[in-house]
Amino acid sequence: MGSKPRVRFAPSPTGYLHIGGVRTALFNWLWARQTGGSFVLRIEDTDGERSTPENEQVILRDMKWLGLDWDEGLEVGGEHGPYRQMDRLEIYTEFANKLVDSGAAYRCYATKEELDAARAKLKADNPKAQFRYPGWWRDRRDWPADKPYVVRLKVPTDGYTTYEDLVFGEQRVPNSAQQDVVIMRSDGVPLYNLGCVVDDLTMGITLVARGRDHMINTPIQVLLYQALGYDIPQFAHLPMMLGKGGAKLSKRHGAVAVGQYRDDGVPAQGLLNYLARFGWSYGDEEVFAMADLIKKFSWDRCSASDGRFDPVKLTAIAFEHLKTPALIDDDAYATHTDPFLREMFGDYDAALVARALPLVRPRARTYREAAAAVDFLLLDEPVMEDKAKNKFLLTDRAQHLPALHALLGAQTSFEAAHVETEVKAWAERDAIKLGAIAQPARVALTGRTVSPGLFELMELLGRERTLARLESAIAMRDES
RNA sequence: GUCCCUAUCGUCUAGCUCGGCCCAGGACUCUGGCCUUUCACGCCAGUAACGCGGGUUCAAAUCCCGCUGGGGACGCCA
Repeated sequence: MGSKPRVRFAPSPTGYLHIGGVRTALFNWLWARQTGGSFVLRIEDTDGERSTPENEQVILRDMKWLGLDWDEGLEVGGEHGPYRQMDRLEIYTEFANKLVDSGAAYRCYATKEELDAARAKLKADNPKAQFRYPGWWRDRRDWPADKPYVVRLKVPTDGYTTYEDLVFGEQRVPNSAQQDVVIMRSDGVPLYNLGCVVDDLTMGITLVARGRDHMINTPIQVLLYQALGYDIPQFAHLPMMLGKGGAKLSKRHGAVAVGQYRDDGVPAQGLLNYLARFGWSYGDEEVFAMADLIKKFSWDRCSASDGRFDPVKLTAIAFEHLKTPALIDDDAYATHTDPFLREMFGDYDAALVARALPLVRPRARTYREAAAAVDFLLLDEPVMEDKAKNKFLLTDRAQHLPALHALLGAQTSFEAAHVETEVKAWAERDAIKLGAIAQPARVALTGRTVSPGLFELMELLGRERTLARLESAIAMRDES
C-alpha cells in the first residue's frame, strides 16, 4: 500500500440511488481521480429489513451510467474483499471479540423488552428526558451461558473525543454526551459504526467523506479506532442537501432517484456538474467539464452550510452541457439521443438525424426533447398543431405558398445557402416580408411554429419532401 | 429536553483566514430590450441579500459576545 489516498462510497441498498448520495460519491471519486488514489465501492447491507439485491443492482447500474467507476469493490473485486458487508460477518465478529477481550467493549444481556420498559418508565416520569442505557452490564462478567447478547462499546464517561474535519474544522465532542452504544446485534450482524470502522480499517481507507448526517457517529468511530489500536483516517463531512423549504429532500421536491434523470434524458455530466457545485465552489465558475472538476476539486473549497436542491438550476446547468459541443460533441450527443429516438420512432435514419441534431441542440433541455424535436424528419407526415395550422395554413397568410412551391420546384440545388439566396431575392423583388413566407412554410414543413431555421429545414427534408409538404399544405387550404 | 453543526439575493454561491478595493460580485429564476424568417441560442439592462442586537475599530459582510432562525442526532437503522 502506497501513500495514495484511498476513499470509498458505501451506499445501503435500501432504496434507489439518491442524488444526495451521488454528491458524496462524486466528491470521493473526484479526489481519487485527482490524486491517483483508489475509489472503493462497498455495499452496506446489514439492514436486513430494507436491503434488497434489486436495489443493489440499481445502484451499480446508476453509478455506471454516471461514469463514477470504481477501482475496487463489487463486480471489479480487489484485494480487500469481500465488498458486501453481509459477506464479511466473520471479520466483524473477530473485531468485536477483540474489543470485548481487551475490555473496550462488553456483552450486554439486557433484552429489548427490558430496555423498552426502562425507556417508557423514564418518559413517564419526565417526558423531556433523554433515555440513555444505564450501563447494567458495563462491569459485569457473569455472563449467562446460552442467552443472546449484544456487544456495547464502553465509552469513557469523561473527557473529549476530538478529530479534525477537512470541511468543518476541529471537532471536540464531550464523551459524556455519548452512551454505551450497541456495536453488534444479538444475531451477530454488526451495527453501522462497527461495520463501517472495521471495513474502513481493513480496506485501508485513508479519507472518509460522507454526508453530515453521519457526523454524529464520528466520535464513536474515533473511539473504535483508538480501542482497536489504529490511527484514525481523515474525515470530511459534506453539508446536507435539503428540499425546498428546508425539509428533508424527497420526491415532492423533484426527482431524487438517479434513474429518473437518466430516463428523462438529462446528461450525466450535467447532473454531476450541478451536484459538484452544491457545497463546493471555484470562484465564479459554474460550468465544468469532468476533467476540469477532477483538476479543480478540493476539500478546502467545500462549504459547511446546508443547501437546498433546485431542480430548475440543475436543468440550466445540464442545458449548458447539452448546447455546448465543447462539452458534449455532436457524436456523443447523437449517441445519447439514440435510445429516445428508438423509443419514439423505432428504426430511424441516423445519418439524417445526425445532421439535424446540431440545429436542435440550443433548443432542447434534455436528450428526450431533442429526440422529439426531430419528429418532422422521421414521420411521413408532420404532426400538425391545430393552432398553427388554423392560423398559418387555412388563412390568407398561406397566400405565398404556391409561389414558393413554384420557385423551389425550379431549383436543382436544395442547399440551405442556395435556397435562402433565391427565396430572399424573390421576396425582395416582390416586396414581400420574409416572415410572411417563412411562418406558413415552417408550419407546412414541420407542423409547428417553432423549429430550426427554415432553409436548414428544406435542406434536411430534401427537395422531394419539401415540395410534397408544401403541396399538401396548399391543398389543405383549397379544401377548407 | 440534551449534544453537535450552521447562518450573504427566492435558490446555488464569491467575498470572511490577512477588517478599508463591497452603498456586496457571478449564476439560476423573473421582467424589459436588442438580434432574428419563428422559437431557442446569444447580447444588454433591471428587481433582489450581509438574520437581529450589542461591542472592538478611524473603518466590519469580514473580529468578539448574546439572541434568534434552520438542520442533524439521541435505535439490536444506515
